[in-house]
Amino acid sequence: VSSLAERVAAVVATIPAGRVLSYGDVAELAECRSARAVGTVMARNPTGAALPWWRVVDRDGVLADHLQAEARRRYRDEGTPLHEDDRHLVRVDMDRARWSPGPGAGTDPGRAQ
DNA sequence: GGACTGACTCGGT
DNA sequence: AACCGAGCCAGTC
Repeated sequence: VSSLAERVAAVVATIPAGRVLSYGDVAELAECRSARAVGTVMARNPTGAALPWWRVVDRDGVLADHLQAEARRRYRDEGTPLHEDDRHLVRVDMDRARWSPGPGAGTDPGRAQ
């Protein structure tokens, strides 16, 4: 049915507030073997849809520099678990915030895994 | 059609 | 720990 961009958009749209997925996770869910291709889609966002881009981070829970200021605001609003020891870098606590779809998903960020 | 690019990841130095 | 090289693949030129 669709281009990679649409599949990616569909996946990203399902990520609950306060949770995140890595590019690789999204790639897997969107049936694409390249996390990079996902990054390209997020960067250009060809669908024009208003996606919660800040809920897609790299495997370390970090976003590109030019997005950090905005992302930090969003994370604070959503209560996304962050590593607070980092002062100059916005880094999501992947152990707590990483989301996986399916049964049992959608638990509160406060809960481990 | 071919070459280059990038909001990635992983394994090796 | 920082750096590097190789896969990755959809777009763009």
